Amino acid sequence: MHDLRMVREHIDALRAGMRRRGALDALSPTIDRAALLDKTRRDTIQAVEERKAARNGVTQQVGQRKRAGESAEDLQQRSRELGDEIARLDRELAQTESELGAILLELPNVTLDQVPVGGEESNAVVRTWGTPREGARAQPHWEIGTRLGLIDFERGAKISGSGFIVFRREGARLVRSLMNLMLDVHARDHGYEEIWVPVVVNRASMIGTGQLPKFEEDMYALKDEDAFLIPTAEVPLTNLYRDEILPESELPKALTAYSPCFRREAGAAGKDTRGLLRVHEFDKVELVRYVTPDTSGEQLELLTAHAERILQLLELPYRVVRLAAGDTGFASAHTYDLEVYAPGVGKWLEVSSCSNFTDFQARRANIRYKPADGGKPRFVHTLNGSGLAFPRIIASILEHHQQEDGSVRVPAALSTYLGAERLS
RNA sequence: GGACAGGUGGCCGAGUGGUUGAAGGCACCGGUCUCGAAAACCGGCAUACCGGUGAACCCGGUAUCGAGAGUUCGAAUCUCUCCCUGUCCGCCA
Repeated sequence: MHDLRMVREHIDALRAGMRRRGALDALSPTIDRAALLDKTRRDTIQAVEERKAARNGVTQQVGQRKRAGESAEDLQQRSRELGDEIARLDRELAQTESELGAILLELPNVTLDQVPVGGEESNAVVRTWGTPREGARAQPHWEIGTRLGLIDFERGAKISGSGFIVFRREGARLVRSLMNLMLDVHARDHGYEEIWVPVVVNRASMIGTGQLPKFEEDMYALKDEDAFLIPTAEVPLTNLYRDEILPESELPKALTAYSPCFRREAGAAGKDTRGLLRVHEFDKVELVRYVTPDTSGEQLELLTAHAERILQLLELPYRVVRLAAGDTGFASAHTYDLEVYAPGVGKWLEVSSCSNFTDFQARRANIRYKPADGGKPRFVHTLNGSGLAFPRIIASILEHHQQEDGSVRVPAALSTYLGAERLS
Protein backbone atom coordinates (compact mmCIF):
# COMPACT_ATOMS: atom_id res chain seq x y z
CA MET A 1 0.00 0.00 0.00
CA HIS A 2 1.18 3.45 -0.80
CA ASP A 3 1.38 6.36 1.57
CA LEU A 4 -1.36 8.90 0.92
CA ARG A 5 1.42 11.45 0.61
CA MET A 6 2.52 9.56 -2.50
CA VAL A 7 -0.78 10.49 -4.11
CA ARG A 8 -0.73 14.03 -2.79
CA GLU A 9 2.88 15.04 -3.22
CA HIS A 10 4.57 12.58 -5.57
CA ILE A 11 1.84 11.66 -7.98
CA ASP A 12 4.26 11.93 -10.90
CA ALA A 13 6.54 9.33 -9.31
CA LEU A 14 3.54 7.10 -8.76
CA ARG A 15 2.51 7.46 -12.40
CA ALA A 16 6.06 6.75 -13.54
CA GLY A 17 6.08 3.62 -11.41
CA MET A 18 2.87 2.37 -12.97
CA ARG A 19 4.20 3.21 -16.44
CA ARG A 20 7.33 1.09 -15.86
CA ARG A 21 5.01 -1.81 -15.07
CA GLY A 22 3.11 -1.12 -18.28
CA ALA A 23 0.05 -0.51 -16.15
CA LEU A 24 -0.34 3.24 -16.44
CA ASP A 25 -3.08 3.20 -19.05
CA ALA A 26 -5.17 0.93 -16.88
CA LEU A 27 -4.46 2.73 -13.62
CA SER A 28 -4.28 6.36 -14.65
CA PRO A 29 -7.99 7.06 -14.05
CA THR A 30 -7.69 5.34 -10.68
CA ILE A 31 -4.80 7.58 -9.68
CA ASP A 32 -6.70 10.68 -10.77
CA ARG A 33 -9.63 9.49 -8.70
CA ALA A 34 -7.38 8.99 -5.69
CA ALA A 35 -6.06 12.54 -5.97
CA LEU A 36 -9.60 13.88 -6.11
CA LEU A 37 -10.69 11.77 -3.15
CA ASP A 38 -7.72 12.97 -1.12
CA LYS A 39 -8.79 16.57 -1.64
CA THR A 40 -12.40 15.75 -0.80
CA ARG A 41 -11.28 13.88 2.28
CA ARG A 42 -9.32 16.80 3.67
CA ASP A 43 -12.09 19.28 2.97
CA THR A 44 -14.62 17.05 4.69
CA ILE A 45 -12.36 16.50 7.68
CA GLN A 46 -12.02 20.24 8.11
CA ALA A 47 -15.76 20.74 7.90
CA VAL A 48 -16.61 17.98 10.35
CA GLU A 49 -13.89 18.83 12.85
CA GLU A 50 -14.97 22.45 12.90
CA ARG A 51 -18.46 21.31 13.92
CA LYS A 52 -17.18 18.85 16.45
CA ALA A 53 -15.16 21.59 18.10
CA ALA A 54 -18.28 23.76 18.20
CA ARG A 55 -20.34 20.97 19.72
CA ASN A 56 -17.72 20.23 22.34
CA GLY A 57 -17.92 23.87 23.40
CA VAL A 58 -21.71 23.91 23.52
CA THR A 59 -21.87 20.65 25.37
CA GLN A 60 -19.54 21.92 28.05
CA GLN A 61 -21.78 24.95 28.59
CA VAL A 62 -24.76 22.64 28.97
CA GLY A 63 -22.95 20.90 31.78
CA GLN A 64 -22.18 24.18 33.49
CA ARG A 65 -25.79 25.37 33.29
CA LYS A 66 -27.17 22.08 34.54
CA ARG A 67 -24.87 22.19 37.52
CA ALA A 68 -26.07 25.71 38.20
CA GLY A 69 -29.65 24.47 38.05
CA GLU A 70 -30.47 26.47 34.91
CA SER A 71 -32.24 25.35 31.76
CA ALA A 72 -30.08 24.68 28.72
CA GLU A 73 -32.72 23.75 26.18
CA ASP A 74 -31.49 26.30 23.61
CA LEU A 75 -27.95 24.95 23.77
CA GLN A 76 -29.15 21.38 23.61
CA GLN A 77 -31.09 22.24 20.47
CA ARG A 78 -27.98 23.80 18.94
CA SER A 79 -25.97 20.71 19.80
CA ARG A 80 -28.58 18.48 18.20
CA GLU A 81 -28.33 20.50 14.99
CA LEU A 82 -24.55 20.24 15.00
CA GLY A 83 -24.88 16.53 15.71
CA ASP A 84 -27.00 16.05 12.61
CA GLU A 85 -24.46 17.85 10.45
CA ILE A 86 -21.65 15.85 12.01
CA ALA A 87 -23.45 12.61 11.30
CA ARG A 88 -23.98 13.60 7.68
CA LEU A 89 -20.37 14.72 7.18
CA ASP A 90 -19.04 11.64 8.96
CA ARG A 91 -20.98 9.46 6.55
CA GLU A 92 -19.52 11.35 3.59
CA LEU A 93 -16.06 11.05 5.07
CA ALA A 94 -16.43 7.33 5.69
CA GLN A 95 -17.54 6.84 2.10
CA THR A 96 -14.61 8.86 0.75
CA GLU A 97 -12.08 7.07 2.92
CA SER A 98 -13.51 3.70 2.05
CA GLU A 99 -13.16 4.33 -1.67
CA LEU A 100 -9.73 5.89 -1.24
CA GLY A 101 -8.57 2.99 0.92
CA ALA A 102 -9.77 0.48 -1.64
CA ILE A 103 -7.82 2.27 -4.37
CA LEU A 104 -4.65 2.37 -2.29
CA LEU A 105 -4.94 -1.37 -1.64
CA GLU A 106 -5.18 -2.11 -5.36
CA LEU A 107 -2.24 -0.07 -6.63
CA PRO A 108 0.91 -2.19 -7.07
CA ASN A 109 4.27 -1.26 -5.57
CA VAL A 110 6.66 1.03 -7.44
CA THR A 111 9.73 -0.86 -8.62
CA LEU A 112 13.28 0.21 -7.79
CA ASP A 113 15.61 1.90 -10.25
CA GLN A 114 17.63 -1.18 -11.19
CA VAL A 115 14.50 -3.02 -12.35
CA PRO A 116 14.26 -3.10 -16.17
CA VAL A 117 11.26 -1.47 -17.79
CA GLY A 118 8.91 -3.70 -19.75
CA GLY A 119 7.27 -7.11 -19.51
CA GLU A 120 8.50 -10.68 -19.23
CA GLU A 121 10.56 -10.31 -22.41
CA SER A 122 12.73 -7.75 -20.59
CA ASN A 123 13.68 -10.07 -17.73
CA ALA A 124 17.45 -10.24 -17.42
CA VAL A 125 19.63 -13.20 -16.45
CA VAL A 126 22.15 -11.79 -13.97
CA ARG A 127 24.17 -14.96 -13.36
CA THR A 128 24.15 -18.71 -13.86
CA TRP A 129 25.56 -21.60 -11.86
CA GLY A 130 26.36 -25.08 -13.09
CA THR A 131 25.86 -26.56 -16.53
CA PRO A 132 22.52 -27.77 -17.88
CA ARG A 133 22.91 -31.31 -19.21
CA GLU A 134 21.85 -32.15 -22.71
CA GLY A 135 18.22 -33.18 -22.78
CA ALA A 136 18.08 -35.35 -25.87
CA ARG A 137 17.56 -38.62 -24.05
CA ALA A 138 16.37 -37.22 -20.72
CA GLN A 139 13.12 -38.63 -19.48
CA PRO A 140 10.57 -36.20 -18.02
CA HIS A 141 10.10 -36.44 -14.25
CA TRP A 142 6.54 -37.75 -14.42
CA GLU A 143 7.80 -40.81 -16.26
CA ILE A 144 10.73 -41.33 -13.91
CA GLY A 145 8.66 -40.69 -10.81
CA THR A 146 5.93 -43.08 -11.90
CA ARG A 147 8.35 -45.75 -13.10
CA LEU A 148 10.27 -45.71 -9.80
CA GLY A 149 7.04 -45.71 -7.79
CA LEU A 150 7.83 -42.37 -6.15
CA ILE A 151 4.81 -40.41 -7.35
CA ASP A 152 1.19 -41.57 -7.69
CA PHE A 153 -0.53 -39.00 -9.89
CA GLU A 154 -3.68 -41.05 -10.52
CA ARG A 155 -4.57 -41.58 -6.89
CA GLY A 156 -3.75 -37.98 -6.05
CA ALA A 157 -6.32 -36.94 -8.64
CA LYS A 158 -8.78 -39.50 -7.31
CA ILE A 159 -8.74 -38.48 -3.68
CA SER A 160 -8.38 -34.71 -4.17
CA GLY A 161 -8.45 -33.70 -7.82
CA SER A 162 -6.06 -32.88 -10.60
CA GLY A 163 -3.06 -30.97 -9.33
CA PHE A 164 -2.84 -32.85 -6.04
CA ILE A 165 0.08 -35.17 -5.64
CA VAL A 166 0.65 -38.36 -3.69
CA PHE A 167 4.28 -39.23 -3.00
CA ARG A 168 5.14 -42.80 -2.01
CA ARG A 169 8.02 -44.73 -0.52
CA GLU A 170 11.33 -43.00 -1.25
CA GLY A 171 9.34 -40.24 -2.93
CA ALA A 172 7.54 -39.45 0.34
CA ARG A 173 10.82 -39.69 2.16
CA LEU A 174 12.38 -37.34 -0.38
CA VAL A 175 9.82 -34.66 0.49
CA ARG A 176 10.59 -35.02 4.18
CA SER A 177 14.32 -34.96 3.49
CA LEU A 178 14.06 -31.74 1.48
CA MET A 179 12.21 -30.11 4.35
CA ASN A 180 14.86 -31.11 6.85
CA LEU A 181 17.77 -30.17 4.62
CA MET A 182 16.42 -26.72 3.84
CA LEU A 183 15.34 -25.90 7.39
CA ASP A 184 18.64 -27.10 8.79
CA VAL A 185 20.73 -25.07 6.37
CA HIS A 186 18.73 -21.89 6.87
CA ALA A 187 18.38 -22.19 10.62
CA ARG A 188 21.84 -23.50 11.37
CA ASP A 189 24.05 -21.93 8.71
CA HIS A 190 22.13 -18.83 7.65
CA GLY A 191 20.89 -17.68 11.05
CA TYR A 192 17.14 -17.85 10.55
CA GLU A 193 14.78 -18.53 13.43
CA GLU A 194 12.83 -21.69 12.66
CA ILE A 195 9.08 -21.20 12.90
CA TRP A 196 6.15 -23.57 12.55
CA VAL A 197 3.05 -21.78 11.33
CA PRO A 198 -0.70 -22.32 10.95
CA VAL A 199 -1.79 -22.83 7.36
CA VAL A 200 -5.17 -21.17 8.01
CA VAL A 201 -5.04 -17.39 8.33
CA ASN A 202 -7.60 -14.62 8.69
CA ARG A 203 -8.50 -11.91 6.20
CA ALA A 204 -6.38 -9.23 7.87
CA SER A 205 -3.27 -11.35 7.32
CA MET A 206 -4.09 -11.89 3.66
CA ILE A 207 -4.51 -8.13 3.20
CA GLY A 208 -1.28 -7.48 5.09
CA THR A 209 0.92 -9.31 2.61
CA GLY A 210 -1.08 -8.23 -0.44
CA GLN A 211 -2.96 -11.37 -1.52
CA LEU A 212 -6.23 -9.60 -0.77
CA PRO A 213 -8.30 -7.84 -1.88
CA LYS A 214 -7.03 -8.15 -5.44
CA PHE A 215 -6.35 -11.87 -5.73
CA GLU A 216 -9.11 -13.46 -3.70
CA GLU A 217 -10.15 -15.84 -6.50
CA ASP A 218 -6.69 -17.45 -6.39
CA MET A 219 -7.08 -18.38 -2.72
CA TYR A 220 -8.75 -21.33 -1.10
CA ALA A 221 -11.34 -19.88 1.29
CA LEU A 222 -12.92 -21.73 4.18
CA LYS A 223 -16.65 -22.17 3.89
CA ASP A 224 -17.92 -21.15 7.30
CA GLU A 225 -15.27 -18.72 8.40
CA ASP A 226 -13.62 -15.62 6.99
CA ALA A 227 -10.35 -17.48 6.71
CA PHE A 228 -8.08 -18.83 3.99
CA LEU A 229 -5.50 -21.52 3.31
CA ILE A 230 -2.12 -19.88 2.90
CA PRO A 231 -0.62 -19.73 -0.61
CA THR A 232 2.83 -19.44 1.00
CA ALA A 233 4.33 -19.26 4.50
CA GLU A 234 5.17 -15.66 3.64
CA VAL A 235 1.67 -14.81 4.87
CA PRO A 236 1.96 -16.06 8.45
CA LEU A 237 5.65 -15.16 8.72
CA THR A 238 5.23 -11.59 7.57
CA ASN A 239 2.06 -11.11 9.60
CA LEU A 240 3.76 -12.46 12.71
CA TYR A 241 4.66 -8.89 13.64
CA ARG A 242 1.58 -7.18 12.20
CA ASP A 243 0.59 -4.14 14.28
CA GLU A 244 3.82 -4.32 16.26
CA ILE A 245 6.82 -2.08 16.81
CA LEU A 246 10.17 -3.88 16.88
CA PRO A 247 13.26 -2.46 18.57
CA GLU A 248 15.88 -1.67 15.93
CA SER A 249 18.27 -3.95 17.81
CA GLU A 250 16.18 -6.94 16.67
CA LEU A 251 16.72 -6.08 13.00
CA PRO A 252 17.43 -7.67 10.68
CA LYS A 253 15.03 -10.35 11.86
CA ALA A 254 15.17 -13.54 9.82
CA LEU A 255 12.49 -16.24 9.94
CA THR A 256 12.14 -19.51 8.11
CA ALA A 257 9.28 -21.96 7.98
CA TYR A 258 8.15 -25.02 6.12
CA SER A 259 4.52 -25.08 5.05
CA PRO A 260 2.20 -26.61 2.53
CA CYS A 261 1.01 -23.98 0.06
CA PHE A 262 -2.45 -23.86 -1.49
CA ARG A 263 -3.19 -22.19 -4.80
CA ARG A 264 -6.33 -22.43 -6.88
CA GLU A 265 -4.41 -21.33 -9.99
CA ALA A 266 -7.62 -19.88 -11.37
CA GLY A 267 -7.10 -18.97 -14.99
CA ALA A 268 -3.88 -20.95 -15.29
CA ALA A 269 -5.56 -24.09 -16.59
CA GLY A 270 -3.58 -25.89 -19.25
CA LYS A 271 -0.38 -23.91 -18.63
CA ASP A 272 2.62 -25.98 -17.52
CA THR A 273 0.29 -28.44 -15.89
CA ARG A 274 2.09 -31.65 -16.70
CA GLY A 275 3.55 -33.62 -13.81
CA LEU A 276 4.75 -31.50 -10.92
CA LEU A 277 5.06 -28.23 -12.79
CA ARG A 278 1.90 -26.55 -11.52
CA VAL A 279 -0.08 -28.04 -8.67
CA HIS A 280 -2.74 -26.84 -6.25
CA GLU A 281 -0.99 -27.97 -3.11
CA PHE A 282 2.74 -28.08 -2.70
CA ASP A 283 5.41 -27.86 -0.05
CA LYS A 284 7.89 -25.10 0.43
CA VAL A 285 10.39 -23.69 2.87
CA GLU A 286 10.10 -19.92 3.04
CA LEU A 287 12.54 -17.21 4.09
CA VAL A 288 11.37 -13.87 5.46
CA ARG A 289 13.45 -10.90 6.62
CA TYR A 290 12.43 -7.73 8.42
CA VAL A 291 15.06 -5.05 7.86
CA THR A 292 15.72 -1.32 8.16
CA PRO A 293 14.91 0.70 5.01
CA ASP A 294 18.49 1.63 4.19
CA THR A 295 19.60 -2.00 4.11
CA SER A 296 16.86 -3.70 2.10
CA GLY A 297 18.81 -3.62 -1.15
CA GLU A 298 21.79 -5.55 0.23
CA GLN A 299 19.46 -7.75 2.28
CA LEU A 300 17.80 -8.95 -0.91
CA GLU A 301 21.20 -10.04 -2.24
CA LEU A 302 21.83 -11.90 1.01
CA LEU A 303 18.46 -13.63 1.03
CA THR A 304 18.84 -14.63 -2.60
CA ALA A 305 22.26 -16.11 -1.83
CA HIS A 306 20.68 -18.16 0.96
CA ALA A 307 18.14 -19.63 -1.45
CA GLU A 308 20.84 -20.26 -4.06
CA ARG A 309 22.86 -22.19 -1.51
CA ILE A 310 20.21 -24.90 -1.48
CA LEU A 311 20.38 -25.31 -5.24
CA GLN A 312 24.15 -25.61 -5.02
CA LEU A 313 23.85 -28.28 -2.33
CA LEU A 314 21.40 -30.14 -4.56
CA GLU A 315 23.89 -29.79 -7.43
CA LEU A 316 21.29 -28.37 -9.77
CA PRO A 317 22.23 -25.88 -12.50
CA TYR A 318 20.32 -22.65 -12.16
CA ARG A 319 20.15 -19.07 -13.25
CA VAL A 320 19.21 -15.90 -11.43
CA VAL A 321 16.78 -13.69 -13.29
CA ARG A 322 16.01 -10.09 -12.47
CA LEU A 323 12.35 -9.60 -13.27
CA ALA A 324 11.33 -6.65 -15.38
CA ALA A 325 8.85 -4.20 -13.87
CA GLY A 326 5.87 -5.65 -15.72
CA ASP A 327 6.66 -9.18 -14.51
CA THR A 328 7.39 -8.16 -10.91
CA GLY A 329 4.71 -9.21 -8.45
CA PHE A 330 2.07 -6.82 -7.18
CA ALA A 331 3.66 -6.11 -3.80
CA SER A 332 7.31 -6.32 -4.83
CA ALA A 333 9.71 -3.51 -5.70
CA HIS A 334 12.52 -5.79 -6.92
CA THR A 335 12.46 -9.53 -7.54
CA TYR A 336 15.01 -12.18 -8.45
CA ASP A 337 13.65 -15.47 -9.72
CA LEU A 338 15.78 -18.57 -9.34
CA GLU A 339 15.23 -20.91 -12.24
CA VAL A 340 16.53 -24.45 -12.26
CA TYR A 341 17.05 -26.41 -15.44
CA ALA A 342 14.97 -29.53 -16.02
CA PRO A 343 16.34 -31.41 -19.04
CA GLY A 344 13.39 -33.80 -19.23
CA VAL A 345 10.88 -31.06 -19.90
CA GLY A 346 13.60 -28.91 -21.50
CA LYS A 347 12.75 -25.82 -19.52
CA TRP A 348 14.00 -23.51 -16.84
CA LEU A 349 11.66 -23.86 -13.87
CA GLU A 350 11.03 -21.12 -11.34
CA VAL A 351 11.76 -22.59 -7.93
CA SER A 352 12.19 -19.42 -5.93
CA SER A 353 11.15 -15.82 -6.13
CA CYS A 354 13.13 -13.50 -3.87
CA SER A 355 11.63 -10.07 -3.38
CA ASN A 356 12.19 -6.77 -1.67
CA PHE A 357 8.79 -5.33 -0.78
CA THR A 358 10.24 -2.10 0.60
CA ASP A 359 7.62 -0.63 2.94
CA PHE A 360 4.66 -1.80 0.83
CA GLN A 361 3.70 -4.75 3.03
CA ALA A 362 4.82 -3.01 6.21
CA ARG A 363 2.28 -0.24 5.60
CA ARG A 364 -0.51 -2.69 4.97
CA ALA A 365 0.39 -4.83 7.95
CA ASN A 366 1.51 -1.87 10.09
CA ILE A 367 4.90 -3.30 10.99
CA ARG A 368 7.28 -0.69 12.38
CA TYR A 369 10.55 -0.43 14.24
CA LYS A 370 11.73 1.96 16.91
CA PRO A 371 15.01 3.54 15.70
CA ALA A 372 17.95 3.04 18.05
CA ASP A 373 18.53 6.81 18.18
CA GLY A 374 15.12 7.19 19.82
CA GLY A 375 13.27 8.67 16.85
CA LYS A 376 9.68 7.99 15.92
CA PRO A 377 8.69 4.50 14.79
CA ARG A 378 9.23 3.89 11.08
CA PHE A 379 7.97 1.21 8.76
CA VAL A 380 10.34 -1.71 8.29
CA HIS A 381 11.15 -3.15 4.89
CA THR A 382 10.13 -6.76 4.37
CA LEU A 383 11.68 -9.35 2.08
CA ASN A 384 10.95 -12.93 1.32
CA GLY A 385 11.96 -15.74 -0.91
CA SER A 386 11.31 -19.41 -1.38
CA GLY A 387 14.09 -21.46 -0.06
CA LEU A 388 12.82 -23.50 -1.99
CA ALA A 389 9.57 -24.82 -3.48
CA PHE A 390 9.64 -28.62 -3.56
CA PRO A 391 7.78 -29.95 -6.62
CA ARG A 392 9.89 -28.39 -9.33
CA ILE A 393 13.00 -29.18 -7.31
CA ILE A 394 11.92 -32.79 -7.26
CA ALA A 395 11.26 -32.64 -10.98
CA SER A 396 14.71 -31.22 -11.58
CA ILE A 397 16.44 -33.73 -9.30
CA LEU A 398 14.77 -36.61 -11.10
CA GLU A 399 15.56 -35.24 -14.54
CA HIS A 400 19.00 -33.77 -14.00
CA HIS A 401 20.41 -36.55 -11.85
CA GLN A 402 18.92 -39.44 -13.82
CA GLN A 403 21.47 -42.07 -14.83
CA GLU A 404 21.93 -44.20 -17.91
CA ASP A 405 20.56 -47.21 -16.06
CA GLY A 406 17.30 -45.43 -15.24
CA SER A 407 18.11 -44.77 -11.63
CA VAL A 408 18.51 -41.31 -10.06
CA ARG A 409 21.63 -40.19 -8.21
CA VAL A 410 20.95 -38.46 -4.90
CA PRO A 411 23.22 -35.48 -4.19
CA ALA A 412 25.43 -35.94 -1.14
CA ALA A 413 23.81 -33.16 0.89
CA LEU A 414 20.46 -34.88 0.49
CA SER A 415 21.50 -38.52 0.77
CA THR A 416 22.39 -38.13 4.43
CA TYR A 417 18.75 -37.20 5.07
CA LEU A 418 17.28 -39.69 2.63
CA GLY A 419 19.46 -42.56 3.77
CA ALA A 420 20.13 -43.59 0.17
CA GLU A 421 22.50 -42.47 -2.56
CA ARG A 422 20.36 -43.70 -5.38
CA LEU A 423 16.68 -43.90 -6.25
CA SER A 424 15.89 -47.01 -8.23
C1' G B 1 -20.16 -26.47 21.97
C1' G B 2 -22.16 -24.73 27.27
C1' A B 3 -21.54 -21.46 31.83
C1' C B 4 -19.24 -17.62 34.20
C1' A B 5 -15.34 -13.52 34.43
C1' G B 6 -12.64 -10.01 31.89
C1' G B 7 -10.52 -6.60 27.80
C1' U B 8 -8.21 1.18 30.09
C1' G B 9 -1.61 4.44 28.02
C1' G B 10 5.26 0.27 27.39
C1' C B 11 3.52 -2.62 31.99
C1' C B 12 0.33 -2.77 36.53
C1' G B 13 -4.01 -0.37 37.92
C1' A B 14 -8.12 3.61 39.42
C1' G B 15 -12.23 5.35 37.15
C1' U B 16 -20.09 3.78 36.17
C1' G B 17 -22.79 9.78 32.05
C1' G B 18 -19.99 16.31 32.18
C1' U B 19 -12.36 20.34 32.14
C1' U B 20 -10.57 12.20 32.30
C1' G B 21 -6.07 11.83 27.12
C1' A B 22 -7.52 9.57 31.27
C1' A B 23 -5.68 9.29 39.21
C1' G B 24 -1.76 6.38 41.35
C1' G B 25 2.39 3.06 40.80
C1' C B 26 6.34 0.71 37.81
C1' A B 27 9.55 1.27 33.73
C1' C B 28 12.05 4.94 30.80
C1' C B 29 14.42 10.04 29.84
C1' G B 30 16.44 14.81 31.83
C1' G B 31 17.93 17.49 36.24
C1' U B 32 19.34 18.37 41.64
C1' C B 33 22.39 15.80 45.15
C1' U B 34 27.23 12.63 45.03
C1' C B 35 34.24 11.64 44.03
C1' G B 36 30.93 8.07 41.46
C1' A B 37 26.68 5.02 42.06
C1' A B 38 22.27 3.92 44.80
C1' A B 39 18.43 6.31 47.45
C1' A B 40 15.67 10.75 47.77
C1' C B 41 13.63 15.00 45.42
C1' C B 42 12.08 18.04 40.89
C1' G B 43 10.50 17.75 35.85
C1' G B 44 9.28 15.06 31.41
C1' C B 45 7.15 10.81 29.10
C1' A B 46 0.89 7.99 23.74
C1' U B 47 -0.53 7.68 18.71
C1' A B 48 -2.88 9.15 14.22
C1' C B 49 -5.10 12.71 11.30
C1' C B 50 -6.56 18.04 9.76
C1' G B 51 -4.98 23.08 9.70
C1' G B 52 -1.50 27.25 10.72
C1' U B 53 3.98 28.25 4.76
C1' G B 54 4.49 20.97 1.96
C1' A B 55 10.73 20.90 6.09
C1' A B 56 12.39 21.00 11.63
C1' C B 57 10.53 23.21 16.04
C1' C B 58 6.15 25.14 17.73
C1' C B 59 0.79 26.37 17.97
C1' G B 60 -4.60 25.29 17.27
C1' G B 61 -8.18 21.43 16.36
C1' U B 62 -10.24 16.36 15.99
C1' A B 63 -10.15 11.31 17.16
C1' U B 64 -8.53 7.11 20.01
C1' C B 65 -10.07 3.40 27.04
C1' G B 66 -10.76 -4.56 22.21
C1' A B 67 -13.93 -3.48 17.21
C1' G B 68 -18.49 -1.70 15.25
C1' A B 69 -23.42 0.24 15.85
C1' G B 70 -26.93 2.74 19.14
C1' U B 71 -29.08 5.96 23.36
C1' U B 72 -27.88 11.14 24.97
C1' C B 73 -26.96 18.10 24.67
C1' G B 74 -22.64 15.07 26.19
C1' A B 75 -20.17 8.02 26.58
C1' A B 76 -14.03 4.89 29.06
C1' U B 77 -18.68 4.94 31.91
C1' C B 78 -25.58 2.93 29.56
C1' U B 79 -27.66 -0.68 25.35
C1' C B 80 -26.82 -4.19 21.24
C1' U B 81 -23.63 -7.12 17.92
C1' C B 82 -18.92 -9.05 17.02
C1' C B 83 -13.68 -10.28 18.27
C1' C B 84 -10.18 -11.81 21.83
C1' U B 85 -8.40 -13.63 26.76
C1' G B 86 -9.02 -16.41 31.42
C1' U B 87 -11.57 -20.21 34.49
C1' C B 88 -14.89 -24.41 34.83
C1' C B 89 -17.85 -28.25 32.15
C1' G B 90 -18.54 -31.19 27.71
C1' C B 91 -16.28 -33.19 23.27
C1' C B 92 -11.96 -34.54 20.63
C1' A B 93 -6.40 -35.60 17.64
